[in-house]
Amino acid sequence: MNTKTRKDQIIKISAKLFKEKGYSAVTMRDIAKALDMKAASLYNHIASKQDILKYVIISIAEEFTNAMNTIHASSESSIHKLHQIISLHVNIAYTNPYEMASLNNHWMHLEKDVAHYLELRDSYEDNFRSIIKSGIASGELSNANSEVVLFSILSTLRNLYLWIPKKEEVDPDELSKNLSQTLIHGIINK
Amino acid sequence: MNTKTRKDQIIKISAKLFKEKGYSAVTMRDIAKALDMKAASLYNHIASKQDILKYVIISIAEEFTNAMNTIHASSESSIHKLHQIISLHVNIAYTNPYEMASLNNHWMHLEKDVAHYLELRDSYEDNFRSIIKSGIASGELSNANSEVVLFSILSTLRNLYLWIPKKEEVDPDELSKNLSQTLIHGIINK
DNA sequence: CAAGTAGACTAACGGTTGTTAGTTTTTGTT
DNA sequence: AACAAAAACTAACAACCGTTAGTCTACTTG
Repeated sequence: MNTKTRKDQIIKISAKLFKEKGYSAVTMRDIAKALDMKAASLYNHIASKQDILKYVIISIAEEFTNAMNTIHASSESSIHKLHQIISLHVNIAYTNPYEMASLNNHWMHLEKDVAHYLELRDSYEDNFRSIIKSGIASGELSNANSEVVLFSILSTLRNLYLWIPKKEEVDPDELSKNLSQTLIHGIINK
Repeated sequence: MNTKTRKDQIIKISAKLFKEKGYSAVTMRDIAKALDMKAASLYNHIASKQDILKYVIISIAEEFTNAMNTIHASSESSIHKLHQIISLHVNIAYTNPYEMASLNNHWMHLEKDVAHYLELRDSYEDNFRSIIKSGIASGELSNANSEVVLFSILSTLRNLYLWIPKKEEVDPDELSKNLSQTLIHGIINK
């Protein structure tokens, strides 16, 4: 019971295959073969292929949204909240690089659950935008275009899953520090 | 003789569909239907589905690599080169948002041509990395982790295709300026 | 106007897809 | 050892896939 259930194994290996080939290109027979079983046997553990994708995506989306709610509600400075958001993304990307690919790129195949996903994503982005705007209003952040700031930070953080598996020697805390330095203070020498 | 050939139309509409659903989820019948024709007729203009993807991806990949070669070879400052790279991405993302999706996310389905794609991408990234390292060595850029700097700028620029179609009111030059400000000077108020 | 051709069509192919039905094997509990 | 439940299996389905073959039609060109 402690070790992974078969259902967990199916979800984990599916996320990996989805990242490599995309959701539609992965067949139930591909998933089964990766677990040394037959495709029909998968249905003793999951309801459908879409059901697998739902498990891969929604749990992580909820994790992001919940963490962002906590960060947004705190009374820390905007800069400190940005540091927390960066650490959040780094840590999730370290532990779930394959799932991040589906979260970013395969959510449109959720069909029935795509509305739920979009709610979670919009809520996340609204809180993020609110933190940036508060920082600008309070004078912590420079008076830049808040949408451009939101977009550029979010783009970087959402792509970490592509980069982290290639640089395993770096530890999460150091990466978070480097990212905070680059994203918040810029790259120019002053 | 019209400006756009039928082949161009097929490639353009395919890129749009690939962005919306992913390469594998788009069928030849989908592409044909979007052009109000039958799937078999597509083969009067293209050799295969993979052939369409090749046209979508390789032309843009070569455009990026060629432009980067020119920028890298110039004798401008590193900061100026970064501005040029940002403008390059903004302009291509404005004119080819759908193709950018395949370039970023569907290249693994190129099969026979994936090696060519990876050569182009590696060449592009090597030149980009070289520009950043030169800027650090010359003191133009702060002494940050060059891989983190490369990754964060590139992530932002590669994701522009997702963001630009939603904000059509902004013009490319202003977006380039805002992005340069955010990416190079950071967001903190000094 | 004749003829060639580019580009559309219908029909169909062999293979693959997600999924179901029915059956056998393995596992855990008494 | 007996037995129920969990989880594997084989076989097959209807639908869909990329692609080919063969045909028809409309336009260009001599």
